[in-house]
Amino acid sequence: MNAEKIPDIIIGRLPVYLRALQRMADNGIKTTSSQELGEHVGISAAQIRKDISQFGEFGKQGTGYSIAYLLDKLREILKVDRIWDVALVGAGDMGHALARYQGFTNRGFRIVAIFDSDKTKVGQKIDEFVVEDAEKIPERLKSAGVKIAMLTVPATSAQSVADKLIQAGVKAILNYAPISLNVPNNVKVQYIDPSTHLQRMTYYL
Amino acid sequence: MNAEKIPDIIIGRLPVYLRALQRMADNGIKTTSSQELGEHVGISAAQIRKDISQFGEFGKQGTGYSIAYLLDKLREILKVDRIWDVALVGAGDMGHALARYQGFTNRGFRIVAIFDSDKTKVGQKIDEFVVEDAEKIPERLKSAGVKIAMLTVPATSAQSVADKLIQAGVKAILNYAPISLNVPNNVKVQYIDPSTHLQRMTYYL
DNA sequence: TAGATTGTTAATCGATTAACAATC
DNA sequence: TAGATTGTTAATCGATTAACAATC
Repeated sequence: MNAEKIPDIIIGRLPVYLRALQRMADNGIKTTSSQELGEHVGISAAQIRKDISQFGEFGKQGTGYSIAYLLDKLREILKVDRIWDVALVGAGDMGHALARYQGFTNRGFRIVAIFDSDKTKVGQKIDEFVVEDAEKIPERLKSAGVKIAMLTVPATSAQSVADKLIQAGVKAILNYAPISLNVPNNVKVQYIDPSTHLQRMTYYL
Repeated sequence: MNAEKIPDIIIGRLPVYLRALQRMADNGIKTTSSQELGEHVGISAAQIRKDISQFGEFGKQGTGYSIAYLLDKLREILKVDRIWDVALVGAGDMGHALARYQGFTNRGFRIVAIFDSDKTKVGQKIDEFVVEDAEKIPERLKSAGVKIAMLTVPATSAQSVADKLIQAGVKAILNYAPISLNVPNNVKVQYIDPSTHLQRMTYYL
């Protein structure tokens, strides 16, 4: 195990490896190599070996990596060997889609509360959830110790909602609002903005 | 103007600048500096100047950048000074949310068709759209010259649908399915997978 | 003119690749 | 043993930062 600081760019690739390995495991494959994994995820074998070796010696010369073992290790490293409670703020179309999304299960997350500031939405049911008043964010999240939130509110209110989440102890925000958030550097943000992602490809067309 | 190859990493930042500048323009601001823009997007002033200067001299010493002018230039560079037709494949919850998403307008995109392979969904209406049979992808997209698609199908069918899209002439795919796609290198893919994005943050918690 | 800010160069820093000894 | 593949080192490549002359 290595105590040095691991670059963000490596941490960013681990979930991709994890996803590919999970898929191989689901297909009954027991073992893989950096070569094979690299072909699946579109990354060089050398880089995969280098990335993984930051955290220990998880492979065997001659045979590669045990998928089950590497999965365990990656989950441990990424701290998704547990289930994180996630708050969702914004009960619009995107919020609904996330509330119903099946893809959080088995990947370390579960939504525990949905908030909206629109009083006409408060009390509405989304599957088994009841939309709560956004004003209750501080009390609800602090007491529950929720550290992760997903933000699906309009751009105009995203910053103020983010501020409130951070005040409530949230340290990781998955932001669907099309705006850059200003946060202290002990808070992580990931951005999902379909238009921005599309605009990253049109240059090449 | 510079004819050298521009690194992907720079192209990836331009939509973020574009989004921030658009926001400033909406707020009636006429001029900005690399310093100010950098504070908005969390990137150093030096890097912003370097990125922008790859494409020309768009600023003025002493006063910075005209926001309207820089917006024009960035839209031109990214080729979003036009409206791209986009196909959506997968009429589940996420597909519905994207179909109704207002954030494509004014950012260079419009959805022109929605497909699903589930025959019970074919013919259903989503707002003004009618879900079409996925088998019609080749004929519909080729004749319309659609180059961009968004993929919101299950992981199990994502690769085969991607193959079909590519055969139909699609060159850019925004993939919401939680799987790495194998595509020829003249086809671009961007990935949106909420669990993967969340897993990029838990390491730091 | 004085102050501000660009565009660009050179220096630094960091990431990727290639190569191979070690070893399963 | 022979073949395969890791983990790691050194070399290469690329990106970021600092600094400043140019100039609005």
